[in-house]
Amino acid sequence: MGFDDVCNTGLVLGLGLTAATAAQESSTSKAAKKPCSNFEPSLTLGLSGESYQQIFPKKIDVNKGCDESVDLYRQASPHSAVSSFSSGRIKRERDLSSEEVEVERVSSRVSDEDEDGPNARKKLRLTKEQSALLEESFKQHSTLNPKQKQALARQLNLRPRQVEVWFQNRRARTKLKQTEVDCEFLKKCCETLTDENRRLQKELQELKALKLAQPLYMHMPAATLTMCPSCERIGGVGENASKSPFSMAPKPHFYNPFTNPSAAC
DNA sequence: CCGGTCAACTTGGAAC
DNA sequence: GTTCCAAGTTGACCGG
Repeated sequence: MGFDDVCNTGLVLGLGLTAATAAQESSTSKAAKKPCSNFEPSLTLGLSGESYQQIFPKKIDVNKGCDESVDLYRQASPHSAVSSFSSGRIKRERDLSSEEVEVERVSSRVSDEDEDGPNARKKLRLTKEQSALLEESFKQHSTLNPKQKQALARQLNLRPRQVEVWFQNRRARTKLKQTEVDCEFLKKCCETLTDENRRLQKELQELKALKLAQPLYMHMPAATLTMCPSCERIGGVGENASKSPFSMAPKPHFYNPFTNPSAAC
C-alpha cells in the first residue's frame, strides 16, 4: 500500500492487534496439555466462543459406578484396530460380551443380522436421551479420561469406543463452528479497516491539497502533525478551518483501530 | 436424486 | 510400544 506517501507527510498510521488468550481447558484429562488452538492461527483476536471457554467448572458424576478398573471393551489402539470393513468392525463387536452386544443392539437400533456382507456399515443414530447426556457431559469435560468414558458408556448403554468417537466428533464440530465465528469476525474487521483506510487516504489527500495551498505551513516539521483519534479529524479541515490546521505533538500519534473500539471491531 | 449430517473410520503426530 | 487426539475421509441415513 501507499504508506510511504503517508510517511512523507509526517503522518503515521499504526495498526495493531489485541492479543487475547483463549481460555484453556482445565480438564483433568490429557487434553489440557495442549493449548486451545482455536485462536492460534494468525491473528490473536480473542473471541468469547461457545466452545471450550465455558466448559468444565465442575465434575459430572460420570465417575459414579466406574469402580470397575478393567476396560472390558478396550480395543487396541486405533492404529491397530481391526481395519474397517473386511470383517473388522462387526468382528470386533462380536468380541464383546454377550450382555454388551445386547445393549448395543438396543441402543444403536442395529439389527443382529447386520453382517449381510463384508461391507456392512450401519448408521447408528443416538437417541435423544443419549445425545442429551453426551452433550451435558461434554459441557463439563470436552475430553474424557478412561474412567469417565467407561462410566458414561455404561450409563448410555454404548461401547466406550462409541463414546470416545462421539467426543472426538463433537470436538471437531465445536472447532469448526468456532472457526466459522472467527472467520465472520475477521471479515467484519477487514471491512472496518478497509473503510478506515479509505477514510484516512481521503484525509491524506485533503492534507496534501492543503499543504500545497498553504506553503507557509511547509516550514513546519512534518512529524509534528497529528490527528485526533476520537473526533477523527485533523485541525483546520472542515468546520475547524478557521483554527490552526495543525497542532504540535510531542510524538507521532499512533492510531490503533484494534485497541480503539470505536474504529475497528 | 442430491446435499447435509454424523457415526465410524484411517492416518499421523505427540506424549509417556 | 501404547495411548490419545486432531484432521481428514467414508458411508449410512434423512429431508427437501
